Amino acid sequence: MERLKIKSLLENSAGIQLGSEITVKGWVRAFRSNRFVQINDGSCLASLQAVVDFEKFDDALLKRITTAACVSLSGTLIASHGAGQAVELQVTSIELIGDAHPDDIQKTVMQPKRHSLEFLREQAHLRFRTNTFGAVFRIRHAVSFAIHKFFNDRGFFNLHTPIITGSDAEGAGEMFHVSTLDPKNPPLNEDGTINYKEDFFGKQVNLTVSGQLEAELAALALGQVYTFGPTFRAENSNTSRHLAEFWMIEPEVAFNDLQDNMDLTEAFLKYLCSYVMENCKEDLTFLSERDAQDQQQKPQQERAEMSLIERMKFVIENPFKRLTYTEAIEVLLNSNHYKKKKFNYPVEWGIDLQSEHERYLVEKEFKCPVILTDYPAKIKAFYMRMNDDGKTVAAMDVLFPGIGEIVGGSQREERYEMLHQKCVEFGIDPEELSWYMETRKFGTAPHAGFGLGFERMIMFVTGMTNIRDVIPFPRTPQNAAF
RNA sequence: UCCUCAGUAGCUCAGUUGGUUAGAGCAUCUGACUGUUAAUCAGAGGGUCACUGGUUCGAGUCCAGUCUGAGGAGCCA
Repeated sequence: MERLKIKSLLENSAGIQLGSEITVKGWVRAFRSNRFVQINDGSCLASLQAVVDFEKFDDALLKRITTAACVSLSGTLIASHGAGQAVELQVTSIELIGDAHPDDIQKTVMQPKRHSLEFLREQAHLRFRTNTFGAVFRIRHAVSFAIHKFFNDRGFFNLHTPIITGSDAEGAGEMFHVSTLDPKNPPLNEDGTINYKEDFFGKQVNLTVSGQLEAELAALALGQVYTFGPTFRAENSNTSRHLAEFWMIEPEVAFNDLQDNMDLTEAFLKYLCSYVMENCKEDLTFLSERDAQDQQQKPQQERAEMSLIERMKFVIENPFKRLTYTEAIEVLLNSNHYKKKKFNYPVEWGIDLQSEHERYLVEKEFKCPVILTDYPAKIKAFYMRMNDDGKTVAAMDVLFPGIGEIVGGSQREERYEMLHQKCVEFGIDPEELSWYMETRKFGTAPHAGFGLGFERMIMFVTGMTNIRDVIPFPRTPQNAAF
């Protein structure tokens, strides 16, 4: 008998008639009354109810139908006698594919009860079996697919930028070194430093912190490209928003200025939310209810005003608030919050905005996604385009409620002399970046791009509040288990 | 890396001013029941109270250090 996916049975998308003989394979979620097997195959959130006439099966076999066991069930698809589901499987044959012993189950997250996310994280290899993580990772896939679809539909080319990189001048954080040298006995130079000329690549190399510079080169030939790959930061960050290994999307578009860049970002983020709303209804509804229950546990002041689904609708339906850094500083200085001295950090033009300032703007002042632009040149990266005022650069940060910075981008400095000058000012050797600088000599063009933290986006569309719960195998300081 | 809080059964937690044998719910096991929906009912087993040291007649409880986790901060996506 052909195996059918539970999703297709419950949605009736395969056109299976009641009375048909079918087979399903999956994992047991619950076995109630020695009669009802709740079986889930991961194709969707919901499980199929399979009804076993226990008098017709061997007791020893029924004993092995335990939570988490893997079974193949064959029988007749019938209209359900019970109230909780439309159809159920009247079982005529049971094959036990993989046992799960109760003694072992007891120690894992698969025991049939609620668990804390912290406990589930300790068994990241098993948490896929839970409703919450099943929903999160199905949605993660959907967003990943939607990203490729969005760009493909607009004529972008997906670019695979290197994971091992020789450039150490990007200034995007601490890097992981990659080497095949013996750490106990490396070849040394005369001055005692390590001689990387004998290393695999003949020079010191690292894991990439960004594919942007490489993407710029491609954009100045292919027109519009995007990267979607792993990114590594060796920062000792212990927060719910940082990973040492994460995935980033970096579009780069020739002839775009900062306004175009903002328009693209806003359309992109709205598209991703819409895609999840339309294609992940069941999982999203489950997570929204889960989020609502979590909110009720919190003190009233800390509760989100909107549900997960409402928050996504809000992002889709409302324009993002756009203002310059300079305007944002004025808003902060004029706020009652500032006048009552509730900020812990000072507010003045030239400072880098603190989390508390960003949160105030997004969550208190505007209550919607905010795009801040035109930051002081000193606090942003060397490659961002200098504005005519000589003080600010064409940078933009997109801030989301509850998440903080979800996108960082800019119009790039396309003028060779200006870029060279910025390199010097930032203490970067232009020679090191000659491969990057050269594009500005051969038909340079205005261009712009941004980076979206994939996991931060997944946090927003799933309502999960710790980034370690939206990536299958999180890598954080002191943790690379699994 | 810094600040705050926490660590008691497989899990989530309670445990009074330091005082006899450390409790509950869920989970597991045994039995009963059988159209259940986190099934229900009865019973049972299950503990190095994170670790190390200290104070005390006596420490889950007080003190110090260490480890682990969470929340916040910095860095950023």
